[in-house]
Amino acid sequence: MILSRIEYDLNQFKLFSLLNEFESVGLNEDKMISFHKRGTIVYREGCRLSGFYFILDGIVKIYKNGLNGRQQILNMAGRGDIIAYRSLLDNETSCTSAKVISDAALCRVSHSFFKYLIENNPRFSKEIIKITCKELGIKNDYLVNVVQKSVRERTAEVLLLLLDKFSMDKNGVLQIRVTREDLANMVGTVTESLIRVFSELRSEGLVDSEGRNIKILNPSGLEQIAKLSGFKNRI
Amino acid sequence: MILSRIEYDLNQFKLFSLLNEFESVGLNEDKMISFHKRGTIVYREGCRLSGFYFILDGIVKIYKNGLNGRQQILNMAGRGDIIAYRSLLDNETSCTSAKVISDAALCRVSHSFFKYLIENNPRFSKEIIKITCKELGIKNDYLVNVVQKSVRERTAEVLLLLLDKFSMDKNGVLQIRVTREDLANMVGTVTESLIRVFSELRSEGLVDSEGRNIKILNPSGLEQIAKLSGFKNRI
DNA sequence: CGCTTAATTGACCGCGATCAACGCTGGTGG
DNA sequence: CCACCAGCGTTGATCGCGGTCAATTAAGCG
Repeated sequence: MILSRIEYDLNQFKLFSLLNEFESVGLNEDKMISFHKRGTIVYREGCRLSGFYFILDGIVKIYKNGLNGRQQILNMAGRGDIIAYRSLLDNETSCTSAKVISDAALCRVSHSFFKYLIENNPRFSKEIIKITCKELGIKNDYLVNVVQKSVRERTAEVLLLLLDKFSMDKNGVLQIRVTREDLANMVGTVTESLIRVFSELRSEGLVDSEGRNIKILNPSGLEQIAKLSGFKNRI
Repeated sequence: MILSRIEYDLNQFKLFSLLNEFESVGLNEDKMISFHKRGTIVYREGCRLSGFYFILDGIVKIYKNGLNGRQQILNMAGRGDIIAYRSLLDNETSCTSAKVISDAALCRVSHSFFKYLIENNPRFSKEIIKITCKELGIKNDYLVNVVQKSVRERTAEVLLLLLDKFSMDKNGVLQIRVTREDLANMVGTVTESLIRVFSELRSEGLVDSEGRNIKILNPSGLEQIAKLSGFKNRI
């Protein structure tokens, strides 16, 4: 971890644009910006955290370790996302781990300053509530997906989620590089099954891969698989 | 739905005890208390809601309908829980349905009064953030469970969750009556599989059933089966 | 260029979903 | 209060998805 002397303009981010001048000064004193290389662990399950992190740049994988060594990825957090805010208010230990997937710049805000903002800035509180509520909705959807959909359907859906969040370049290459194992852990399956499904999708001309880059060739085709194949099983 | 003329003392509930006198008066004017018989639908997926509900008494099932007709139960909400608050802030339509499982008394608070509280009472906001964050943690845990554990393990876990939330009488009878189908939809499986596992647990002397009542005979035995990891891993 | 880690493919098998048939029960009306 | 019957509970048979194990190939990386 390398501390930074570069000044980031935090105001460009919605959450911090809600602070008044006095609060902005306080934030500037409180905040700590750091850079993390790919592969770095930001925090581990069970740690006691003294603040939350705001992602200025890069991608951070949020996950839980299961019993059998398999890990479940709960979120691929990117620019503008906040992580580790969940265990702040009740001072619990972290129930997830966070690992850097793509070199990241993080802004740490202390527990106490977060509390100060919650208690003094209703617009900030409101935004935090919005964020947590939105995430709750996503989690609910995901829960139903995992229970009721097949690996093939979920894989198509995860690829679309990644496309939506990280977009692709002009050649269709997803702007996030993930291993097959991480893809599998997002989908909620094992690497081998993910690979089989991915090869299937490739042979159908929906996706492609060059080295570790993933290409999305036919988003609407993936959408059909993610949503409509539920009907297939009924016919 | 029957409107009530009975006065409930809302102050006994943590969330409302945070209001000052002026806000309490406002709440009294805004709130609408109603009674719902078992089987009633409180709201449906896709509805636009104009407020949230606070459960004064009874049990309400929160669920989503999947593609194949199977529904996934996301929560059995009881006394003191709030429901439908999720879609309040961004004015989205509801992404879940709510059905009364055990005759219920609900207190509806309007969208606008909720907003007023968020904007004026930091302690209220803070409590809402606490609640949403806690629920997020539960959802995360549940997600990993569903993906990584067997139906048998999840069944044991769901029974323990019900025991924890609704407790049992002196004979070990769970103070919530659920059909096998609802149990299955909590676990995330089909009725037949749930029944097979339940019979198995009964033959092992861990649980029993009399009519629609469920008896928990050996909680620690269930814990072993559920492989409750959270604590173990931290030691 | 060697070495570690990731990706891929094949064989196998068990869990759990599905379909079907039947017993049970509690809530409702007569 | 009792009879009825729709909905709930239970069991059996079957089958395919997806997890596990094993072995080989490809790809990063110092």
